[in-house]
Amino acid sequence: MTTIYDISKATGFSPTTVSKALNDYSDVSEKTKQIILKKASEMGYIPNSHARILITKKSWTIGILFDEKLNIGMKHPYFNAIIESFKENVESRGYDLLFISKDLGGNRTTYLDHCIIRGIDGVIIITSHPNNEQIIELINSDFPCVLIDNECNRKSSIHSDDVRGCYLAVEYLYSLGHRKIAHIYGSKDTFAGNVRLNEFINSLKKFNLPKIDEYLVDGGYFSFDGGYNAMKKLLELEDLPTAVFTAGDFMAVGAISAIKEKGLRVPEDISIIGYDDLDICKYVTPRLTTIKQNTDLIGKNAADILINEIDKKICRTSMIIPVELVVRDSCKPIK
Amino acid sequence: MTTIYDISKATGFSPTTVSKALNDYSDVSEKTKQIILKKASEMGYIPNSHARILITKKSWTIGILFDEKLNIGMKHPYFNAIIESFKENVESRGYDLLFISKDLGGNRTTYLDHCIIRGIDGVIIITSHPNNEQIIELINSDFPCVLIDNECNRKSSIHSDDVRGCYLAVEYLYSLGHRKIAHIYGSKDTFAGNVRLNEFINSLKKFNLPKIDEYLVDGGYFSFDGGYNAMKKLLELEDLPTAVFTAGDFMAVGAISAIKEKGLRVPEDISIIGYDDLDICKYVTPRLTTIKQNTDLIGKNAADILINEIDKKICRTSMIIPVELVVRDSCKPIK
DNA sequence: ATGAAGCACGAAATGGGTTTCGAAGTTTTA
DNA sequence: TAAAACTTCGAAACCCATTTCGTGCTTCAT
Repeated sequence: MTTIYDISKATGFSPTTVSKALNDYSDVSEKTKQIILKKASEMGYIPNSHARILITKKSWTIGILFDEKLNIGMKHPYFNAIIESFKENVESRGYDLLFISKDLGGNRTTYLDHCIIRGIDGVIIITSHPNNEQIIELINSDFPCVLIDNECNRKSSIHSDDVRGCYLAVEYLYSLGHRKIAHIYGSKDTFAGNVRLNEFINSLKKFNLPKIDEYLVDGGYFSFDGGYNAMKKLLELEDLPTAVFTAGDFMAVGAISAIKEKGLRVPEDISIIGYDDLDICKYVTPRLTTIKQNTDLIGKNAADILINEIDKKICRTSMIIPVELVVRDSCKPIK
Repeated sequence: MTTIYDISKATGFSPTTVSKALNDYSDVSEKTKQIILKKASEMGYIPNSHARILITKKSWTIGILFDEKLNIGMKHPYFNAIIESFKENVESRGYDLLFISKDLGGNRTTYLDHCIIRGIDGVIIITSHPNNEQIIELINSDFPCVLIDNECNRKSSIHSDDVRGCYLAVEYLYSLGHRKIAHIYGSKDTFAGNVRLNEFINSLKKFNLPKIDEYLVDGGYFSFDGGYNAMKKLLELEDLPTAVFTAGDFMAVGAISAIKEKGLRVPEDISIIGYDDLDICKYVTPRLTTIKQNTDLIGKNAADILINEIDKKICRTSMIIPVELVVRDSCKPIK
């Protein structure tokens, strides 16, 4: 490995001057710069980031703390879309992305310790269970953070406009003539599950629809099976709903499967509307009508927020991203 | 930030002894160790990994070089499954995962430079186009690498048993009575596309089936659209195939869509068999019969291979992972 | 001619650890 | 009781880059 000392010896200039030339300082003559740069290139000089980070305190690394309940990790199609967008944006601004896990070098460390040990500049927190002790510790620290799909008065956060999303779903079903609308909600210990359940109920009110407790079913952690099982419960009811709004697309697909299994049809007998707009919506039969969360924008803005915070330009930001209704084939006017 | 020098002052022992106590050296008395460890914990000491890496040359970081043609990055359901499995396994062994992008701190760097600058211990290469100049540079270096879904005589590699996978697909279709079997292949400038095309042809021979050139269609980079367009070409043929083997599940779903659009049915009119066993197979209609690639095993073994190489236990490994036929609803005996 | 200003460069401190080797002090052995 | 063998500890070198501050030299204005 070539170091600035090697270049120093080779050119006769001091390591100081070499460093300055490499960093384009103005107090090095153009001639000297050229000599040093040429020699550095000849010798295949590559800077050692750890030495630099040690003294500059800036690692050009952003941590990604990702922990979700389904235990499918990167396979999660909603979160990985956000991560992809975040990654692209953060990389284009010169940062590298490092996964923050709990163990490092075999020793037990907390998330916060891990961030400090690695000297990362900031961290994006993507988690469905923000009540985790270690995450709370991180949020309460003064480490630059941005929370995805959560709210918190100590840290920056970004999430979709679920108020409007739920309203759009109910409005659409209402406009198709549906009055008996059920909701398969995401687990109440997730932020999204909670908010969407509340906003579903609020939206019902706006259309003067009654809140019927049996039409509110827990679909767990947004999984296919959760939606399937929840739908089965709904199908046992005497008075079936004519439409079901699920808090996530996977649950919607599961619900459709339960409905088909019962011998009913979607959307002829029951309309289904999902939430997320995962790729899968286009491939299932019927193609799923849903509320689209703009993962590109969420990821991009999360990057902006975090980097602004790292650069001390902005202290804290709360951002809400628009959603939209995507009409496909899983909803139909009531007969 | 507490340093070993702070602990040194607070306890009266030299920084050397503090460092040794923290690292459990045997030439520090038990009593001294206890005093130092206690004080370190009191003072909230957290080691600085950059200082340590600078001298030990071991960063406990593994790079992930991920570059695929569809430009969907982490959203790619096959690659992200491998990454997830790889991630879990390297993390459990104390390594952190860092994405290797091309730009670092705003300066243009190659993949290899990036790896060296960051001082990572090894890198996993997941790419659909291994002929990229920068990737070749990396492969030709002596940096510890493991290639996913590729083969190379200079570096370790791991991929599925495509020879058997293609045979299984053809055998299954043959056993259902199909004799006119088409293949939608993945782009020839991908490893998987190439191998599967060749092995499809080889498998035909094994069953004494003729190779018909019109039945071999390029499906591009394994996308839905690629499969859709390729299938459209097949459907223009006078003598339609009774079964189609696609080199990837996405292409299979696209193909099904084209068949339906034409007014034909799957599997009644045309049987379709995919490759990969993505989650989506379970959710499309008809549920997709496919060849399952074991992403868990690929990721896990890639981790083992790479870490063994980093630890200098093994120089180079080529590994092939078994595949299996997963029968669902998209194939049917010929009428 | 002289003091001031500007330019080009380098010595040395800094960041936070690890590791080698030597030196005391203590215990064991002959 | 002297020599040998352990224990326990620390000085100092090292890893590789950055940055402050000072120095010598040249150029300019007076």
